[in-house]
Amino acid sequence: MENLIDYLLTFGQLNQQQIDIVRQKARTITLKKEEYFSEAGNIARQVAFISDGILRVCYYNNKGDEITRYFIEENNFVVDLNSYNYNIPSTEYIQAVSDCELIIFSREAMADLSATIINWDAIINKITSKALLEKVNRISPMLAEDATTRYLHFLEKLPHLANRIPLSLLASYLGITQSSLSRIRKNI
Amino acid sequence: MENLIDYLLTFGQLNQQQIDIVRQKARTITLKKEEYFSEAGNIARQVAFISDGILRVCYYNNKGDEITRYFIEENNFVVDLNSYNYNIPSTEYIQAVSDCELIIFSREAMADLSATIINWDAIINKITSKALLEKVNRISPMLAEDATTRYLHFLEKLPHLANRIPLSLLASYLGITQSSLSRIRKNI
DNA sequence: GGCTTAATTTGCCATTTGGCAAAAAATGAA
DNA sequence: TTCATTTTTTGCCAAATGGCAAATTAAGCC
Repeated sequence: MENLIDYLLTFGQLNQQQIDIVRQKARTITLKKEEYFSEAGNIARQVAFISDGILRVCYYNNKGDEITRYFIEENNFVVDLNSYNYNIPSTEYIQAVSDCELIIFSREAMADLSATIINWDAIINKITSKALLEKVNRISPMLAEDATTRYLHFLEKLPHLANRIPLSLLASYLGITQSSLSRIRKNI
Repeated sequence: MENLIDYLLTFGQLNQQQIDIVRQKARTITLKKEEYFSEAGNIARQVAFISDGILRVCYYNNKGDEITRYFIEENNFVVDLNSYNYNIPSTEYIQAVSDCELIIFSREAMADLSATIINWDAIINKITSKALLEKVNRISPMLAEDATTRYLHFLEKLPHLANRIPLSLLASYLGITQSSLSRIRKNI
């Protein structure tokens, strides 16, 4: 919980009373590895802060392959924004890659916080656009890179992730097959 | 200008007085094809609404290749958000793909609008997160697709763009070489 | 229209990546 | 420890894409 507060404070000010309100509205849950935080077909109605563990966002393409869009690690918010923002059924899954501990805010909790904490929307908006920008900035260059470069850049940018996620998921995140990734590793 | 107002109104309410303020703060410019709206090294200090034309965001990789990150067409906002939000020098270029007409808001104008229009921040935040989400949603699946699929999906999602941008730019957007794209076209 | 320049297509071959299945290694449970 | 299961590596070959340069086509200009 302290990590969450610290995180929020880097995006804007909150006094002690406001921090207490945030604490009140939060609910903590745990996910076992491979459990889902949200699933395709449902409408997302909660936001989570990851206090421990790694999640991944994934979906299935028309060939039935499971494709990992990205990983989200501790000390970040996770939410199916397409679904949450626009109240539409989700098309993707958010799954625990490792055992996770999450701090949950329901849509109602978020609305209450927005109504009672003057700064709340501003903070959340900063967090949202920062997170989205990071995703764009991370994914976008990968298109122009070959598989080896993608992997090396991944290692560079998220070194702590590499040895915490199975090769198969990493491969699908990098947009290559798992055997290709295995070969790439060997050649390094 | 009417397009801009209409666009804004789809994200929130503005009364006539507020609309007039927006009009006052706006400044219209034109860009000739291949002119830059913003350049690497500079700090972005303005936001633009494209009333006509197409822009692209691009950068140069370490091999000197010019890489198109994405295209932005009329009736969308364009801004170098990495630079504008965090006041850091940009690493990319925003260039007119065709002759363009832009409605410009300086950082100061945006601040004034934020201070005088109660709804302004909410509207801008909705626009921002929608635009960023669209980028993520558009780029992210491409990683898992082969070149032909990428091209077909591009045609599907942005059919009006295909014949307005040169093949070389489109190829770099798709992350393939221009000759590959040419061959792909032939095979369809 | 004719000319110059830029954009696109094509051929040829090298390199990269995929697909599939078997082997090897790692993991976990009894 | 042993066995079963999962994950990763490897071999083999096919398919996709890249690199480069020449040929063709299109576009722009006088």
